[in-house]
Amino acid sequence: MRRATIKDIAALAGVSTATVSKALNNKPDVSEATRARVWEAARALNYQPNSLARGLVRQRSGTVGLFFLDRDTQGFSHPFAAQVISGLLDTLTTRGYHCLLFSTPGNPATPEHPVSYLNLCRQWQVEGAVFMGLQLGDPALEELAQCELPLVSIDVPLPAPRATLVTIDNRRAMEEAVAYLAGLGHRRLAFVNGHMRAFVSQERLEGFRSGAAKAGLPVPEEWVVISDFTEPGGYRATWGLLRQPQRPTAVLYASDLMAIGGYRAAQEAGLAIPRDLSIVGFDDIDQAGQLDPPLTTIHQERYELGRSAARALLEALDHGASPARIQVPWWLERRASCGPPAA
Amino acid sequence: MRRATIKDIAALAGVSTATVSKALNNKPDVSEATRARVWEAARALNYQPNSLARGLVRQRSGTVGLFFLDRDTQGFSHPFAAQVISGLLDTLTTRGYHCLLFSTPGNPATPEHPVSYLNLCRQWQVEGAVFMGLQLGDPALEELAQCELPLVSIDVPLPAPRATLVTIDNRRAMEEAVAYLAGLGHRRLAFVNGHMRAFVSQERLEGFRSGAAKAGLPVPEEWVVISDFTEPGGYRATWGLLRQPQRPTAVLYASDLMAIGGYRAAQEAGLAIPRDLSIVGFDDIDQAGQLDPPLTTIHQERYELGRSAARALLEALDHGASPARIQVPWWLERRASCGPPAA
DNA sequence: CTGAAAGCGCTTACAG
DNA sequence: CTGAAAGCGCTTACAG
Repeated sequence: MRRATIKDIAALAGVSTATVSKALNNKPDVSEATRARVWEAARALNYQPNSLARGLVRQRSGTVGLFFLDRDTQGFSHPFAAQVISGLLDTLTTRGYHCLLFSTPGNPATPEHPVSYLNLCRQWQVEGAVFMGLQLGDPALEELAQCELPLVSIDVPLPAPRATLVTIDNRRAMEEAVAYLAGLGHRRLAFVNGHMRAFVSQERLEGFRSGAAKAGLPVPEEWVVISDFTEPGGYRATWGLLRQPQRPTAVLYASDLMAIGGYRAAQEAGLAIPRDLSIVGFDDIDQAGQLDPPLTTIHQERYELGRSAARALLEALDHGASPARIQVPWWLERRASCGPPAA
Repeated sequence: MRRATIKDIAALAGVSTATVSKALNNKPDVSEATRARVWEAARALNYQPNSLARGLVRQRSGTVGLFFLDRDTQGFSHPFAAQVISGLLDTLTTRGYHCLLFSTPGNPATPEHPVSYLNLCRQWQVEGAVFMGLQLGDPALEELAQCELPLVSIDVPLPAPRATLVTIDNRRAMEEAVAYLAGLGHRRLAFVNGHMRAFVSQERLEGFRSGAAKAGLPVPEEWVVISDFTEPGGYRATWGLLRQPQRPTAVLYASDLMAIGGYRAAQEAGLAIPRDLSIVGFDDIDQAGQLDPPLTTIHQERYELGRSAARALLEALDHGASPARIQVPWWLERRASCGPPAA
């Protein structure tokens, strides 16, 4: 059976399509009797408005774009993308927005029309967009600079005029982790950072340095190493640290995955955690608490990250603007991977 | 600046909008010279087609709906929803489809128009839909029965006429796990199942029973317990098993999370794994290999699950039909949580 | 309070 | 090969 349209309703209710539209949208200038007849007809025909047509004429699609980049067959690169999406969806759909989940890698780009984030936004008339997993070097960042849409991005600042950055205070988080280790008596701290295409790596490095400075700890350059957020990367970086003549007594990692690599390296080197080496991670992924010993790490509120992003977008949609940066709660989750340094 | 439309292109290129449309869509009946002029004008105006308008007139939206149900602040209930989404997106966008990610809980439902999965599909004119996390008791299942759209669902059979079930062979997977334990010498096996709103729980139970039968093992009713897929659930269920006068020497779980709960219970009971108790999980989540000892479990190909779902949907979209059930690869990942029973 | 008319941006027979 | 016209399903001034 053909899908019912307002024409069908109009015929059944004996009114014009204009009146149907007004009645269905609960506009004031319709008599109660008419409104009731129209609703009844709509119900009888199992009518569902066509969002495409509505979006076209209203010049408002009622959608926002979700760009979850940096995916692969392992899913999203962010270890907690699922919770972020959950927070986004819950908040956005409560307000009647729907989400187009975009994927860029495999798009059917023609040479004439290379598919870009911005073009996807324009083609689908989204009213705003959320980015996650963007990297600093991404050429799309330039393009985004001239985007008039409200944009929200997680963990990466966007150069766009109407962009909000949602993230935690990476600097203070690292400072607190350093202070915690210093408080345990450590004087020889190393830091295994993520790659530098991630904005958060910059902030975490700053936090590590300023935390060390506040604690009066020296930071030899060979104890600050750049890795890539992955387990193998953390493993290799840790080996590099443990091979050095003067070994650190504690290592901080910019991701839990790298910390897990650190566990593996420590084990192979015959070092016990935390007796011979204290370890601090970052993220508090599900595995963190299951490790042996359970990993001390910076806990991020993933669901809240999504909710905050959605709220920032809604605020920009409603009032034309939202803060340039929003910070989400975090804390140092103290588990058993840290202890005083060996004497 | 206002967004360019085909009208603008027509004016710039000196042709009609009909010709613009044909040229841009690479229809044959346009002269090369005209086509070139039109494309050039489109480029100059930075034209992007309006997908809403196109979908409206073509009566094909170019979108599919993604229903990832059973979410909460922990993200998706499925431990590998992220990879499934990845597989879906990669495959669908390669073919030019875009994905609307629907969330049902928070929808702005009016009493007159309760939002249903089907209504969302109709409102947005999606050409097909993928379901994940649906439960057997969901009232929406009835509604879906009369859905003419191509539907694909992961791990739950849909009563719809054009539905494809994508899942693994849960029955054989459990049989193999049982055979493996029997081969190690176990005679006393227990099974901690997920809740019965999950279709896979039925199949896994069947597999456990038939596997035990094939190995000639008795299955006392008190060693088959229904739980809920969660860690606390597995913990409680395991306690129930360990309290019994006659203890099983091995426990199979319908999820890794429950197996992790089993580890905890075993540890508290002073039982060593696998010396005193062998354990097999299901899913092979990221944590499984990190546990102490690493968990033997049924590995599911998550990304492939998404890709298969997408391919099934595309097939139905292209040819009007796809198989009723598609099975995705799995294997028993043997790690260190199983060994011969204590003598 | 109601409806005729125009129009959102596009595509598609159809006539020339 | 090109374009005038109709129409996808809806909303919105505007006139009555």
